[in-house]
Amino acid sequence: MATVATRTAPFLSLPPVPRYERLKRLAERFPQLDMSAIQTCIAMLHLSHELTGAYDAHLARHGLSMGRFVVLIRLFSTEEVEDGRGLTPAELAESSCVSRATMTGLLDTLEKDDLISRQDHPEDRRMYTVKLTAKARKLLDGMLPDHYRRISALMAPLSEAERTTLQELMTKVSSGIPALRDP
Amino acid sequence: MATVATRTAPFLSLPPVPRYERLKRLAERFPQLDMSAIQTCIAMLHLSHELTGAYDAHLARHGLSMGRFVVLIRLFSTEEVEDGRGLTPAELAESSCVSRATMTGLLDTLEKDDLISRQDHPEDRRMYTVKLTAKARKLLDGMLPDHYRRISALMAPLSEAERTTLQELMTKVSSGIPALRDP
DNA sequence: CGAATTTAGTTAGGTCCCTTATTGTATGGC
DNA sequence: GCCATACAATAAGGGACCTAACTAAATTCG
Repeated sequence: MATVATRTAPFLSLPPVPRYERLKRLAERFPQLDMSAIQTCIAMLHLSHELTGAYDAHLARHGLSMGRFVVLIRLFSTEEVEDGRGLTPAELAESSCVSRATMTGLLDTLEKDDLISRQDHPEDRRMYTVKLTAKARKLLDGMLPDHYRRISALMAPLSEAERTTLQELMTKVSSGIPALRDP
Repeated sequence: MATVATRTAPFLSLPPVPRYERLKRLAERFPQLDMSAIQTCIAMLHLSHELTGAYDAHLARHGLSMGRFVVLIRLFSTEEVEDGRGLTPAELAESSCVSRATMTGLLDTLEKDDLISRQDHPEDRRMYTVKLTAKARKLLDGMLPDHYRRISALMAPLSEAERTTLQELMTKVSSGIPALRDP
């Protein structure tokens, strides 16, 4: 019962035991294990991995990473609404969900690639203002139609109602995250 | 209409324009933009970021990262079902969704921490077999009850029916990923 | 057999992001 | 006015993961 069978065949060339079987065995040993919770959690982590991988691969074809793209699109959509408005590194870090130190690095390479410029802040010499360059506007103008088509295609399998449901369910999961994280 | 108002107040201390407003403006300019698709996609990326962050923070308290934990749990659940069965680096890489090169690095540090051992493969001298050490079994035995409670708590806001729905919706999103990734 | 191909694991080098100091500037109480 | 405090950005160092190039062993096939 503990082993599958006496093995005469090559040691490691047996077909792997399916994940479901292994999980069930663990559930017998650990009564705290909630099988549907684990399965849903693994599915989320898996999708998250696939999604960010696909996103990165797509952006890489334009010389961008997720972090770089978020910075550019944030600046782009801000100047679209408030003409001439730039943002500080701290504002960009917050809206990009990265640390300020990481934002410094992102801005360094974006500036090196002539996609953003740093300009003195008129009122506080600790800060500066970040603005898009003409090159960056051109890059975004060129790539965004295709980009938006791709996001639309990604979500095409879901109806409007399903998108709403998905967002609601994700909000519920989000509310459980502190229970996973906190000491 | 292009600017919000004539600005006399400090340049950057205005409240930021909400994301929804900025998105609407972009949608006017780019007809390909599907607002509900973007919003759902951003929500997924955001949840993914929160979830992996929380997971990492939790595992870090046991000296583990996501990659290290997945390797250990895979070995643990395999030897639970097939006593004495080890896995090759290639099998571990595949089931952990990392490259073989990354697996080499993970195994190096796990071995240094005396959590796994590398043993000669009986039949193929290119490979070796990875096994848990007693120390690793003790670590997992100690941490898994709490770990499973945390996953259970994470998913507690969702009923069984909601978990099933969430998995179905995620499967649909997953089917759209090639459309995002492919050239 | 023995050369060519395939496969397993590793090494080298790079990207992205993190945390933890450090430096320079602003601010508020004495 | 001046000092302690707070805050913005940066530098230094580290972890996780990737791809591409390499080494060694096994397999295929003329």
